[in-house]
Amino acid sequence: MRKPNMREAILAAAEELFSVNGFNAVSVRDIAQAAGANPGSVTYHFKTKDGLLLEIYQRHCVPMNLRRSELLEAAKRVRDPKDRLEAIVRAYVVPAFSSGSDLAGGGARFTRLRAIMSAEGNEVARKIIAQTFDETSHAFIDAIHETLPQIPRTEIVWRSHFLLGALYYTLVTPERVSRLACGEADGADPGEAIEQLVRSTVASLQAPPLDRPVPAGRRTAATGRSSASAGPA
Amino acid sequence: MRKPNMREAILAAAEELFSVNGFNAVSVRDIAQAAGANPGSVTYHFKTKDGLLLEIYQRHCVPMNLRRSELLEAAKRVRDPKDRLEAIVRAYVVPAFSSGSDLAGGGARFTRLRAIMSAEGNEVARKIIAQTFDETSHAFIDAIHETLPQIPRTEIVWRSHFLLGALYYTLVTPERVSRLACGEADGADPGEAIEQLVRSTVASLQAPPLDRPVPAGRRTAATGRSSASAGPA
DNA sequence: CTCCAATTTGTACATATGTACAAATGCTAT
DNA sequence: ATAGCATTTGTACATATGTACAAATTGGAG
Repeated sequence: MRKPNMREAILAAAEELFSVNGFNAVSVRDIAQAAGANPGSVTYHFKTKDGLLLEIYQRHCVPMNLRRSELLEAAKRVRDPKDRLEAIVRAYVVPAFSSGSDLAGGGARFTRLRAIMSAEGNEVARKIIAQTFDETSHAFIDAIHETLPQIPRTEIVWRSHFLLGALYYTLVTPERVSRLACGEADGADPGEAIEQLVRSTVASLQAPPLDRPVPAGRRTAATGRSSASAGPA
Repeated sequence: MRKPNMREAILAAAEELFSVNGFNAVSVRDIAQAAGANPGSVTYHFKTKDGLLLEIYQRHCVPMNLRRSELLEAAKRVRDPKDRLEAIVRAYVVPAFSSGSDLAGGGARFTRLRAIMSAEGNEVARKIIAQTFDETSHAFIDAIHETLPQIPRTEIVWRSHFLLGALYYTLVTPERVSRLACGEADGADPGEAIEQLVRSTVASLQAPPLDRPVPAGRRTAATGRSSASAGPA
């Protein structure tokens, strides 16, 4: 046995490749080669390619959710409601950007993986996400809601959803920010991304709620004359 | 010739399939079958699978950017700066949710396609995006910046980036909102998504800028004691 | 050392995939 | 009607892919 633990090497290689290229674009042979293993070894340890992805998720989910709970509980203990809101958002965002080997935090690599899987509509990922992440999401949403009781829960859900989308997109295309900022910002710098995301999200969460129910035929100065062709279905 | 325009049918089928399953998971044969065509027909009209994707993008880009410019110019004419900001954001968001056949608006289908391509890191898409969409993005960023001169341009870039991420994520996983809201919100309803996104983004854009330059070792009440293991790389 | 279980390797196979190309077909102008 | 062209069809091929499986290898217990 050359590698002390080939199983781990395969998992790491697969996680890296999946998180960069997606599930479909990566072959079992690609993974084996990256891990310095034989294709048959992958079958031996994980039976199928789906099984490999499943194992990657299961490897992360439990410690990650434990860690998130810890961070959330700590954030909830912050006294000043304004600070508490920011602390909660930070507890949600920071672990998602943590560097590679941090298994408990989730880490940027695994977060990027989840982003791509959700875009690809991967079935294996979809199942695990729904049964493992939603409870954590609910806990965060509840905590946020407690600091902003005047905002309907539905709106908190929307804005948290937007936060996750922004987070995913930032991890998936970090070079885009640098490009649009003409080099004045680095989308790949986790520190800056975190601060921008936290600031932006806190402000978004504090926005006054919409007047509900929303009427169907709404008009604004900008879209009023053009809504016939551009209006929602 | 059974179909009046088989080329169009193939384009439509490919666009639909790509926007749901991504580029890699869809085969030329899948597309041909969905279009009621022969696989060879795809090769005949578009030479390669990449060529087909390229054509889908080119089909949309010009009319879409024209439309976006129109909407942006109209929004910029709104006098009250507060209303103008919302109008600009709306001009950016509304066309992205417009129903299927609206070629000029871009449409939800094509936006979803772009979202998946960016997640998959598709090369063909990356090239076109950089050369076609960035100019439009700059125009929107500039327009927003003019209504918020006190915010550094870099921050506007970040927050617009988050807007796009939120928009993409909402289009890619609309069922997630419904699930987390326990049925009290419908993520697939473009009307509600648009209003939530606009409200959220306007608030985010108006947030006061960060104090820059950001110091490396930052501490907050929430993450101070835990940042050792969860801090950014 | 010897045996054994766990692992790794090499190979094979059935299928899927992108693309090429010649033959067949349908449409239009004359 | 017919020639000429664009399109469609059917098929073929080289390669890539997921998975299975038998043989080889390894490392440790007796």
